[in-house]
Amino acid sequence: MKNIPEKSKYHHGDLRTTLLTVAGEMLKEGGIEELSLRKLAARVGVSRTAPYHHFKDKNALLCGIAESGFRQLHQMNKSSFNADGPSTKEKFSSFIHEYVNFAKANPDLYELMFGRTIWKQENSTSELRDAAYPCFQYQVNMTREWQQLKLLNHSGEESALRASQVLWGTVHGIAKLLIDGIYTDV
Amino acid sequence: MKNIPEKSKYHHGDLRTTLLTVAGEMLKEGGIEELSLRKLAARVGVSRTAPYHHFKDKNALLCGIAESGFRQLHQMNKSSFNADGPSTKEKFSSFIHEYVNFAKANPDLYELMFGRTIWKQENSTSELRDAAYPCFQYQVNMTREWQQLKLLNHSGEESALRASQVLWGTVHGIAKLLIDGIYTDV
DNA sequence: CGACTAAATATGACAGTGTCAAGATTGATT
DNA sequence: AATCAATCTTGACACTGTCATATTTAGTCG
Repeated sequence: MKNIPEKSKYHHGDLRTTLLTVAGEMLKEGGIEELSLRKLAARVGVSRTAPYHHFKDKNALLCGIAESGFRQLHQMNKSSFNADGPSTKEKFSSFIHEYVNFAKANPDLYELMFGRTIWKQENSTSELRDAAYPCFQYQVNMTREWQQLKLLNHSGEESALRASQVLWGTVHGIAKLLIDGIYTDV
Repeated sequence: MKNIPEKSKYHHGDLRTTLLTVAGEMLKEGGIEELSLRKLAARVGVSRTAPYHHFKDKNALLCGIAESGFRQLHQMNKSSFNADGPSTKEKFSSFIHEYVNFAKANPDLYELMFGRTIWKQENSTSELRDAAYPCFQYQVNMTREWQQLKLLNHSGEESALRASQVLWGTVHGIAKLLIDGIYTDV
């Protein structure tokens, strides 16, 4: 019966996931610059340094958030691609729409997931990579199928990886331009 | 004879441009998180709050840096598009290469120029917009020509703006994936 | 030339941040 | 029951952006 967390206990019990959840909320509310470890700790009701026993860094926390984002995106792609009803063409179209909608619905999360902060240098956690790379790979696999079904302009010598890079680049670029509010004003 | 700036003067004389230049250098060296107003001021040899008489904010400084980035990019596009030697097709190809190379050569500047930091909400300065929008518009114009010359898949009812968005999205997306080091490892 | 004003710079201060070191509390294991 | 490691807290430090206030200088006008 550990479901009901009794209040006022020294050991929080499930601090790590709570931190991730609340941090995700704060990210959604005020963007990444509104997300500080101290505010997060205060909001969770714990001292400023308590998070350091669950995340080495602020960077590690950010990686954790992005990690769950990638799992979410991966899951979305899988269930969309494996749906029974719609045709392959419809599924291709819905992949694009769902992807852009995901970015539009969680702009700061998306920015975090694909931004420089986390990926540059040696910042990325191995756990993050373990969540992200399969997600990337899955998109390559989907692209391969779409290629084989002649749904994409397949000039023959293009590898699935290459085509996926271009396809993903397009969707990613459009999503980002949308998110950053550059599209609307031009 | 104001070319030789004499040392040890209270008034720097050209602090604003110096700040922009040095900030650009720091951005190139250590990325955006290494760029603080205090370090910048120290490096220029001026007090911490001196920059505040030339830039309202740190945000305004960042906008200023991005501003010159856009002018640079715009200039690059113009001279490439108006070149006399190469064919239109070659110029189209070189536009893409130059764009991606620009991003690869100045990753942090590129991130700043197109990132959320500057564009979201009301963060963007009007001067930034005055530098950026013509740059965007020029890409739309280039795309229009490429469309008319049947260089792009022109299905007829697509507007130049629309095509430009997709084209730019692709290039932007690929550039960003490259910059963030996601391409290489997949 | 001298006085005055406005621009440019400096100093001090404050709240906020990430993070480390050292101590306090608890749950689990033996 | 005793011990130990995990977990949490408090204190401290350097660093950040930014404001209020004082100081210095450049330019202007008489």
